[in-house]
Amino acid sequence: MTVRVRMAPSPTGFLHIGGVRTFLFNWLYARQQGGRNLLRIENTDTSREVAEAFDQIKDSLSWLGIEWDEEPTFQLDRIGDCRRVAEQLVSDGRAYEDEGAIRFRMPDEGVTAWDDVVRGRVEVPNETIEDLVLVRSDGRPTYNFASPMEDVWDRITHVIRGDDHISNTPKQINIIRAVGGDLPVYAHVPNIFGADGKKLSKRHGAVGVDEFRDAGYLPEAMVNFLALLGWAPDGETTIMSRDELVRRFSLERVSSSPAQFDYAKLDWMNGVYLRALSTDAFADRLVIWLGEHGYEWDAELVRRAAPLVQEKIARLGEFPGFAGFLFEDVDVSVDGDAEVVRAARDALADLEPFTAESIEAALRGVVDRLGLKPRQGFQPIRVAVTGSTVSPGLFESIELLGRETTLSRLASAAR
RNA sequence: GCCCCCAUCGACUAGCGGUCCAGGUCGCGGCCCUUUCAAGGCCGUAGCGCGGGUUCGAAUCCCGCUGGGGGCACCA
Repeated sequence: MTVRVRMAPSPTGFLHIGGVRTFLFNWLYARQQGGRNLLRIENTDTSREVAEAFDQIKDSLSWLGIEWDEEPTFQLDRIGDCRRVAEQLVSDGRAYEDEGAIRFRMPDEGVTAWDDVVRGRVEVPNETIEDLVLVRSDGRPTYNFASPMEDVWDRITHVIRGDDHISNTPKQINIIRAVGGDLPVYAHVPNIFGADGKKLSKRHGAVGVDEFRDAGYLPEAMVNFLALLGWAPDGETTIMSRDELVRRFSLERVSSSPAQFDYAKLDWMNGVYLRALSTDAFADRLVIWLGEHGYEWDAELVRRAAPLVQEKIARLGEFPGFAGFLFEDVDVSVDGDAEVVRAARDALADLEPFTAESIEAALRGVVDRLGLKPRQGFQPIRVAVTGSTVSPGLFESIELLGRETTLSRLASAAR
């Protein structure tokens, strides 16, 4: 039996990072087992929002490399099938009409139980399960009817979803049994919390996949980080390639307690991935990111600047703030430190060649002559040239900036 | 209110009765390197929620408490 799992977002908006983590687990499991991962949209109407959300969902998943293996399906398309099944259940005496709706007759005695891959055995007394509405009086099936039916029709073998569905599971199991379907294996993974221990939401920071993308996180870093939220292959390994994740993932090792989303650790991990890139690959990512975010900066200069910042930023989105002085004017003055800035200008005015190496020698000479410590001497120059006390390497920056711009900035800052 | 679930450093976790006076990673602190910021190196900080059992022995098993979470819809 080949493994078949599914990702079932509702098209209500952007893809939430917590939900994506669950989808990632589905994908990892499917890939590892040589199975298939389906995308099913749990919609109940055809509004334009649905179409837009659907596109957004696909974009986000694609960006992360979470693939789906068959044509996406829509719950809406199977409303008719659901209704037919409901009517059949009525004639079988398993369901009944109730004020225009169709209700499923839940068993009154005993327990409904399953062996949850992450929770262990879960048992629910049937007396606590109310008769469930299958089809509303307006003819639309409810989620708790449509979802298990689709699992049956799609021959889903493993339902990997958020643990907020645990209480739905006994209902769905009873429905599947009533229609004679095969029960899937259930794996309920815990939700992700924000730093305050509450369900991750907007006020904790970024939660939509798009927001992380816009901030300049790498998809491979996101995947690595997400995989480690509630799962670990052992106690040591933290950086893992996509292939290694696929190879080592196991549902049994998914933790049953919820994890907090740690933005600081994500930043660290993204930095690790950024630094691991070759300088060319890093430059490619920078150019693409800048292009996608409205920066019309000279790509060649971006590429030359890339090596200067690769070790210094944790997110691509930090590049403009960090190296923007190479592309845009700066306007600062260095009141108390005009002397060293003027001297620097003089030293660089006719310097040949105008390279980082010679620039360094020249500026060190200036600083020495004035009897300044490197730190004292270089900082005003840095501010004059880059407009900031924090920047990439001074000498390399000056080389990239070029003599003309450098001289004019030094002059105007010392004025 | 009623059900159900969860509980190891600030965070993510390893641990599945002795090899743990609890290990790794992030964070945090210190030192080194250093033109800033990073990166890197070294050192350090900090935890088994509480109380009872079981056992020769418990972070590991059981019970209670506390704390947190989720569910109880003609929402998904």
